[in-house]
Amino acid sequence: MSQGSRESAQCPVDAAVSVIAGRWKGTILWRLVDGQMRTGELRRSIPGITERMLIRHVQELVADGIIDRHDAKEVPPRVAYSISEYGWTLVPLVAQLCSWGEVHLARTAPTRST
Amino acid sequence: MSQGSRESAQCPVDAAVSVIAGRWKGTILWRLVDGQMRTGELRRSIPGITERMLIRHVQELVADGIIDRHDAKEVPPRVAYSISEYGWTLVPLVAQLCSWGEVHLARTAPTRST
DNA sequence: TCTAGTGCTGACAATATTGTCAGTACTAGC
DNA sequence: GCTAGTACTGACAATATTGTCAGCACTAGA
Repeated sequence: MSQGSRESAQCPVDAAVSVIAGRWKGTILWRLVDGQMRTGELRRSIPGITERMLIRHVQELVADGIIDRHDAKEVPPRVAYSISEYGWTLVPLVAQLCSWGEVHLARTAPTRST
Repeated sequence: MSQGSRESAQCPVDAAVSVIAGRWKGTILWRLVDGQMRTGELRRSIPGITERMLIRHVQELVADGIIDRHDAKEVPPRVAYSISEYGWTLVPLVAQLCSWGEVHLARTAPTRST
């Protein structure tokens, strides 16, 4: 087996985590929960992300079947992404991770200011 | 902000994911759900992991407050790890990730042989 | 013609994570 | 003394992930 790959998951937990473990994947998914978005729209809605990174991550999410790519096949290009039917089975989990993450952030961040 | 750090989470999802996003963290956590385990015991129960990697990951999990370290302060050393009270708030989520991961693996793995 | 916009790719550098190997302090057994 | 075992650290190499930059094909507008 390849050594540094996330493919060789010991238990299914790792398989699930690897799907959402990219630097911006959680954020991208979270944006798309509100509905379909075009590439540039998505990019502008996520401060700090570059177009390159966005595209790399959406492509991985598409490859994993989590989101769908809608290409109008027009010129200039007009592409939108949305959470797939399969992806929606993951969204409740992401939502729970979000709640837990909020608690965790509050726990980690000490007495920040005030 | 530091560029390559997972600390600068855009949304709490990333904060939660980063806690369990290590190569073996999901597996380690999953082992500990059954109860407290000693270091070597844990290592032997996870095929493929090296002692170095195990220790790095348990230390991170301890730092995140997910697991507790019990040191008998004996010689030779006698250390055990267990899921902390706070860690148990994460376990239900990990369990769900596990279920989803099973489905995902079944979906990904095509008609594997036979 | 020049510029700006669309979504995307390739090449590469910077950084992060992981794997590998040796070594630590101490005891037990031979 | 030598070996094996405990849990762990430091240094480094291999690999993976991210970030940065240039460029593609094409059209609209000035």
